Amino acid sequence: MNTPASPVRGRPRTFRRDHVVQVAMDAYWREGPDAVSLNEICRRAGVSKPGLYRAFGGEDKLLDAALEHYADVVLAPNFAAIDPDTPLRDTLEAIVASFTNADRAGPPGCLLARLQQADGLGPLATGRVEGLRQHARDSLATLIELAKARCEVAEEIPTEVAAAMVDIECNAVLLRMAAGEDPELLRAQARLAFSIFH
Amino acid sequence: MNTPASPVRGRPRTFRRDHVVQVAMDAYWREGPDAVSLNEICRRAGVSKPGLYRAFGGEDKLLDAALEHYADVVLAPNFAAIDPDTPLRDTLEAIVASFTNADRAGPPGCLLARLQQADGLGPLATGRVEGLRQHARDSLATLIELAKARCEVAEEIPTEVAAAMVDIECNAVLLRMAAGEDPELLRAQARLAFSIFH
DNA sequence: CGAGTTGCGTACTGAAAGGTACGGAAATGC
DNA sequence: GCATTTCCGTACCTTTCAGTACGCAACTCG
Repeated sequence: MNTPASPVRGRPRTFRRDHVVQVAMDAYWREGPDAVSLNEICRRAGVSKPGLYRAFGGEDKLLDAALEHYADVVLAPNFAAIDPDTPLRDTLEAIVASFTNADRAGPPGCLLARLQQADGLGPLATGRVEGLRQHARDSLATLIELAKARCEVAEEIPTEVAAAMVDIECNAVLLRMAAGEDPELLRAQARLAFSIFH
Repeated sequence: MNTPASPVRGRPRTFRRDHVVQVAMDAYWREGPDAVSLNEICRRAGVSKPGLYRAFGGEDKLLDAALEHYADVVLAPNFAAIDPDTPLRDTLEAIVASFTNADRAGPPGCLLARLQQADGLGPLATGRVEGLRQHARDSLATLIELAKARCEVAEEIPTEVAAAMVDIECNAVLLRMAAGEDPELLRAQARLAFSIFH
């Protein structure tokens, strides 16, 4: 995907696209998309604004690229770390523990959770948020189905309701973490909410 | 507090402060404080900007006044409608039903919930948000203590953890309602979360 | 009718937002 | 060296933001 044909002619490129993506992801993650301007991202990345526009094409595209990168380097490993065979409550406990761990890599909270709350995002970012959100709920639904088969979740609870509940609870924890709320209380509160399982 | 000495001298006042407060409350409630500018509020209220500045003194003061009004006309009646003697689950069910009712007065969601998510608010608004938030948690804690006495809540659950859980769940529902999520699913999900009681 | 008092809105300010026109810089090919 | 190709950043645009200077309008008092 990189250096599509190694164009040896012309001035060599010095614009480091991936570096800008990382800076943008960190900024949006840490402060939210409404609180960070393109000018500010240019300043932090040490890049000129036309350069950024040439590489991405606008605010929506940049945010979309940042979110894509976030999905690759943060979300995917998190999902991959889930073992479908461990008890659901332990899995949820581990997830919340990771969310509320102060030594976790990156800023507290979650870029995706922030973007779900923001409005006026632009079509690309909106679409990607919707996709990732749906993917998360589907994954949770699968997990819950498996837990149902192990009798850890009552049969009469609709899977998608349980998935929505876990999703909403996790998002709330992440938003509160980003807002600086007490991690201990958040963890205890989540444990209580998830005590409906098993 | 109004018309402190009825100053009959000079040009009579035409600036309707309470009208502006109502317009501002509605705008902040509906779209969030980051999405509404002072210019926009002036436009909607049919008021000049210097007039607004004379009446309030700045963005922070206006938001604070809007939030105070919200606490008076929305939050207080909601709290007053709670009967401490009805079972906790029924109370929570009724609260969530009200939150997710499409025919409810005012925009969906909650101004206070929005402000808790926003950042860069200004000292006055921040202080009032903190106070209202604390008041909500205290009220919930009282409710839960009463429910404990009626054996509807397990003794080993710390009251403040349960209060935080209910508070966070309610806020999440309100935020999702503001975001346009399916009320039916939100209601079912909340009912599931609150099934830990009794 | 002035003179005094009070309230009001037009028209401005500087800063910052997203976005772009345009000419110079740095390489290859001849 | 010179043309060609490619990329880069200074300097600008328009719009909108929060906030204000200043003069006019509308009333009471004498």
